[in-house]
Amino acid sequence: MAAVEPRGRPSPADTRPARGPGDEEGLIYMQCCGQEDVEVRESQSQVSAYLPAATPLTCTGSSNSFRSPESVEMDEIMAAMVLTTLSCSPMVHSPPQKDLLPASSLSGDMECGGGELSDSGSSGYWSWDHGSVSPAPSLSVTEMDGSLGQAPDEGLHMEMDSGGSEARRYKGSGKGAYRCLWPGCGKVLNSRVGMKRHIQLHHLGVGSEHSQQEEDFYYTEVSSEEEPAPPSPAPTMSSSPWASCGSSSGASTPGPQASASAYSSPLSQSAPSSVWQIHTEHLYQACAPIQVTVSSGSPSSCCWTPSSEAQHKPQVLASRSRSVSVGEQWLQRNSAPTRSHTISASPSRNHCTFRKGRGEAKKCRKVYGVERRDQWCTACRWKKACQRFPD
DNA sequence: GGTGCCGGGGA
DNA sequence: TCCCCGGCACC
Repeated sequence: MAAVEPRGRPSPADTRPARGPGDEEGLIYMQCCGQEDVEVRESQSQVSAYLPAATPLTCTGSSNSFRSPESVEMDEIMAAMVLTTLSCSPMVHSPPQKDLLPASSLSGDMECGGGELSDSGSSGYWSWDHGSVSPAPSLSVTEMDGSLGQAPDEGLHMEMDSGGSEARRYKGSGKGAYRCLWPGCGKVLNSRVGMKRHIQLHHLGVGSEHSQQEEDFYYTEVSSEEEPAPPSPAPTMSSSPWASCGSSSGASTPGPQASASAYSSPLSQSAPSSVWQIHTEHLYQACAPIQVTVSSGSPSSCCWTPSSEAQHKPQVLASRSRSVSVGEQWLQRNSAPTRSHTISASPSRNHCTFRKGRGEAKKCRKVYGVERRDQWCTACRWKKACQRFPD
């Protein structure tokens, strides 16, 4: 890994020079894994045939021809990490990615790859989100699999030697089971094209041109007799910004099976709405904004992607406790189901300095009057934005 | 003028 | 960190 030079995103013309010294990766992989798969040994000649012209990733991909599916998966992941390390800015941080990887598969080598599977260095948010999205919802994949014929951009692979080698790599087996190696995905499709498309769409991103080359390395061929695909970790919530909100250990560990219930964010799972209600009243006390999303009906037009640190705030705040006034308890009972949405519209001091228009909602001052100021919510008492009766 | 609340500051 | 308040925008 260390031999890989930091570089920009590999373009089709860029991948080839990455070989040479970078070939150590492939060699290392071959050495570290002593297992040899008898079935694939015959493909050694094929591998060596295209190795000289292959990209580093092709090398890693070729390594899977020598090994058991388990190690193949590991190497594929590591190869993906290497690739993305090449193509990623150091601005994007690895911890979440490290957790995204299967905990049992990688131990020591994980960090050397920087743990980066992000799509591009252009945007840290995108990269972060991308990693979170990685266990993408797979509902559309299967149908996509069936509907896909030939990938329209298949020719792109052919212009490189890796593309041709890839064709050889998968030519031998007609079983057509391909497993997505994207950390936490494990999607199995019986169509290589479908798998490629799955990776493109769900992991690499549709519009990213580099995905045309990289997609090959995020899936592996599995025999139909092999173990079924590992359960797809809950992908649904990951599209939510909250997916990254938990600590690095909790945010990216594979969740339960995708289901409708999985749509709740980690926060909503961990914190009951009443707790939310409580600490919502103290959101103004948090120096960092929690999140600003454009909720329907809200005049707020500011979209701000919170930093991961800021996203920790709610849970931190949730741990705080104070006595709940009667009015607050009433509010909890009456508006708890909907408050979880209004929470995210809490004003952001840093980025959204506009002053909200005066809503029609009654505030504590009007509800209780000045003479009952002690029944105001804390925010109103402190002349902050009312949290009890948000607009 | 009343109200809501941002921003700043004191304890 | 909690709490208060000046000041401003909105109605």
